[in-house]
Amino acid sequence: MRSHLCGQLRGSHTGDEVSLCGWVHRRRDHGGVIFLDVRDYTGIVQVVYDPDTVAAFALADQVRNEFVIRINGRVRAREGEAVNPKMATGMVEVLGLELTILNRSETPPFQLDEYSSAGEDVRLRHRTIDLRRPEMQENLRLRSEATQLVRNFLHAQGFVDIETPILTRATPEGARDYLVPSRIHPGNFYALPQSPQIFKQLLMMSGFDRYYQIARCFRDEDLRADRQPEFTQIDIEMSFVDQQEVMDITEQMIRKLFSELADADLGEIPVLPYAEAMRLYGSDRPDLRFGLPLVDVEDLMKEVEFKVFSGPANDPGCRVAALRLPGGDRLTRKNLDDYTSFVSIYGARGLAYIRVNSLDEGMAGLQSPILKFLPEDVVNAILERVGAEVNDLIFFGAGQAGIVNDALGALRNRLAGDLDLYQRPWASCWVVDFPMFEESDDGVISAVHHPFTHPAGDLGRMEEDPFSISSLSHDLVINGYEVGGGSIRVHDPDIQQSIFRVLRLSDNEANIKFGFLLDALKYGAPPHGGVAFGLDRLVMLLSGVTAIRDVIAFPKTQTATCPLTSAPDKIDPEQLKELGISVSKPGED
RNA sequence: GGACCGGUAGUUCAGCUGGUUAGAAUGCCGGCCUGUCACGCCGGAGGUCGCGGGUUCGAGUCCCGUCCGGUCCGCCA
Repeated sequence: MRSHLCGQLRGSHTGDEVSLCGWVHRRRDHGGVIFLDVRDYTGIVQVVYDPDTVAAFALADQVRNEFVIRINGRVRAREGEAVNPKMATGMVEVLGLELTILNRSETPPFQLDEYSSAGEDVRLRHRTIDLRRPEMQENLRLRSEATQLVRNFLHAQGFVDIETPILTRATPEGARDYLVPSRIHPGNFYALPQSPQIFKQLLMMSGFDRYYQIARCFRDEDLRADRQPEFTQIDIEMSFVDQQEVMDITEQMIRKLFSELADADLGEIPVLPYAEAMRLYGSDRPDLRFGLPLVDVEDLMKEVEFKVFSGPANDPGCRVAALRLPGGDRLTRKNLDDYTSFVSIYGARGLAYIRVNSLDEGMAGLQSPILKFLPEDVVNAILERVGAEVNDLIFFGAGQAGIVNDALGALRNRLAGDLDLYQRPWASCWVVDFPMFEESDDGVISAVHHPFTHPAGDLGRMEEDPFSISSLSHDLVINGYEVGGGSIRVHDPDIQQSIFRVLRLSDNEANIKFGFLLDALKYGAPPHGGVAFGLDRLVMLLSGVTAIRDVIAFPKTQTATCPLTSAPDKIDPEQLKELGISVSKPGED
């Protein structure tokens, strides 16, 4: 029987007979004495084997790293130099009296100590071993704390945890679906849910009033550092509420999460209209840990000779904006070249700038390749508007509004990271008043959030001028990460059908795809709304890591494979035959 | 679909302008060592330079293709 955990032993245990189990973290063989650092999930303790205990000493000699052992021994205090202040258990050690090798281990493929690192592919291939590392243990245990806190909070607030189907039907809009073939209905497919969205709305219509679920969601899209094909969402829906109530109650939950698990006070979370976020930060998920707002200058550029600026300045679909970087004169030519190629990723043609060497010498105090194209009064007006000071660097973006926003918005984040401009460790905001619809380059209209979002504005004009309509939607942003999003939903079947018409979904198509929802709306649907938070991203922020894979036990690689299990893999033809599926390899028709 | 970075010993990496037998650290194996704690000392083993093709007298190094990992753009209602 195990009597104690390795990391728990303290001076107060001195003299106790203990039995510990764990992994050999390290072995130091001094010939006449052998030290074993033994590790379990609570920490590491040093066990000493002396040649006097002949049998145990002989076994300690055979033991290697990651062997699983049981040790029986006596806790004794360490004296003077022998104390190790770097270890939590460093005041004591265990004099090993017996040793049992519970299991041997081959030499691990990588070292588990904090001084070495392994590539992510190696770590994922040997995930079992990787997860033994204290850092990964902490991340996953923190994740467990987070879900527990969320469950307790929501349960106390009267929310009901209800499971919704994993095998469901494909949705026409949104992300690509993961599909599951049906054996009983050959040629037909289930889809894995991109979110429990429609089901939670149906549950509101069923009168559950408050629902939540910690729900797995699936999207067959390309991956990123903060995106996995399957991810977990804290899914919440409430009846008879307005947008403010949804935001208030979930904000409480998120603030509790951060205060209790990251000792972080998010404070009152400010609300930022979408248009404001785009204007000031070029992004609908602005990182507010630092300033660097964008400043519109198109009105100053309308008349200038320089077509790069005057062109966009006179085009309503374009934007000309400045970004003042205080102390930016320390950037080198190479830095500026790097930033120029950085913004080109987002489609920007170039990155103009003015360096402010002095404010007393007029144009002579400035340094810029574009100065010769701009009249002095325009330059002065720009300097005044952005609040220029000596040693500043002022960047400019001009062109299509989307490109300028993407480019300067990304540059803003990049500068803050490169130059460590963060003024506070945490900054969050709600972004609200998103547009209801957007139009892609090929003229297809789609819902910015999803088609069940309640529109706002002059709804009578929605079908003739959909882009004048905003929505009752809300995203929660923390440190530049979109950690949640939701809305008040449509509960009026007429409005819902009107939205489908804007989306060019015929009544017939709408009925085939969402008939069950439209039907339910007919029989007394309460006003309702909700939100869904990305659990993985929240835990990522709480634990301070930058890769979502580090808070998921068995994640996928960027090509959506699992190096541990080698999924996805080919399927036995017999199995496919049963499903009525024939697969021909590409190029083998 | 696209851009960029990387792939060399179990692991993390170096390897210059193409030129002897491809190195370091760590890990591993053996020996020594009774107070270390990333123990130390001595010795040893360990390589399909991701894969395929090409250029060349000669390729880890250059070129083309391809696979894998990562970051990003597109995409992600």
